[in-house]
Amino acid sequence: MSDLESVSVAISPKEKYREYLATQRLRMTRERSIIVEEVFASHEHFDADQLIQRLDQRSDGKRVSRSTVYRSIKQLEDAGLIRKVARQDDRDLYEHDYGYPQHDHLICKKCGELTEFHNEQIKEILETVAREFGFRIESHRLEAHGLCKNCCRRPQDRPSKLNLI
Amino acid sequence: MSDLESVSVAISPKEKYREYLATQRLRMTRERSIIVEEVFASHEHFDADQLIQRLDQRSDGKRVSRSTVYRSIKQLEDAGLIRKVARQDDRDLYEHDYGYPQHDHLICKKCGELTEFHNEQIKEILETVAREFGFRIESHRLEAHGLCKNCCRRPQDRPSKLNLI
DNA sequence: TTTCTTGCAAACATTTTGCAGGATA
DNA sequence: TATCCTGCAAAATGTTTGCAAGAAA
Repeated sequence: MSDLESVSVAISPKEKYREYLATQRLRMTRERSIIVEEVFASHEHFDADQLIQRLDQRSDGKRVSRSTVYRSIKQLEDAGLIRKVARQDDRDLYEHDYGYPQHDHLICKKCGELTEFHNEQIKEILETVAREFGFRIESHRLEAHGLCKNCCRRPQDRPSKLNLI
Repeated sequence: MSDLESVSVAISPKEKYREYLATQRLRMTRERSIIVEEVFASHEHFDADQLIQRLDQRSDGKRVSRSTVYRSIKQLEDAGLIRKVARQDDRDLYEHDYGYPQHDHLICKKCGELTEFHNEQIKEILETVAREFGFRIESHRLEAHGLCKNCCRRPQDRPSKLNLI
């Protein structure tokens, strides 16, 4: 089960989902239950297709159709349980939002590795900036793109025309 | 004040494009010329479709096909002339990169307004974080989502089902 | 003349939707 | 029972690509 370290979670993701559904007069079905469990069974980032595959590989025969997965992902997003991290290979990538502390990402353009980090100052700076524009921030997304530690170490990748600034 | 940061543009976007094409042994064609001119004719953010429409509306009959626009957008990106800002309505949004200082965006979730801002500290913080992970940053993208000044002023938008957790 | 480009239409990939039968409160 | 939900297949959408004709070097 997922480790509830940094943020104290009052109720499980599934319960939170159920609450959301209730506010919308929607139902907690077998399929939605399977999906929310599968989504929170691992803390990896995922896209729709990966989730569908994970569900297909289940040995318990609890399959869910592609359409339903897409429909549920949207609901989980609306419910604040997951959120889009980035786009990768033309797909939306999601991660857990509920029960997980705010963080941002370093994204390696070569190997695609996602490194999470957290920095309080960024939020503070954003608040200051937003105040100036009368903007009310609800969330933010920060991605730094470049080369991860591993991919930095390959001299043959960089052609000779280095940017000597 | 050292002006090396605030981008002094030596050559025009079109010349810069030509340079890039040369390094790739590609040609500056009539179509590419039209596109780069149109892209830099206004400083608005744009997506592929908007650019195509702008080109279609030209009275001088300088039409360019959809495929060529897509192909050129990719090249302009590779050439460092434009870059993706965000996704909006399932489309990639682009903005000028060449000759324009680094900045980030406040994005209104209601009206879609994009507000640009610049803050030096963010870059510094990112550098510090990256150092810690041995990551080499080449660029970053920061979007704050929420409500712009105008859209903040409408109390009737928020339904009563507030998150009371 | 050789290679690169274009426009077109068809192909693609992801995501959405209409609908009929099935499930839930 | 009155909705709501699902799976399917078809549709929609944004983007890419193969190809034959045309243009640039």
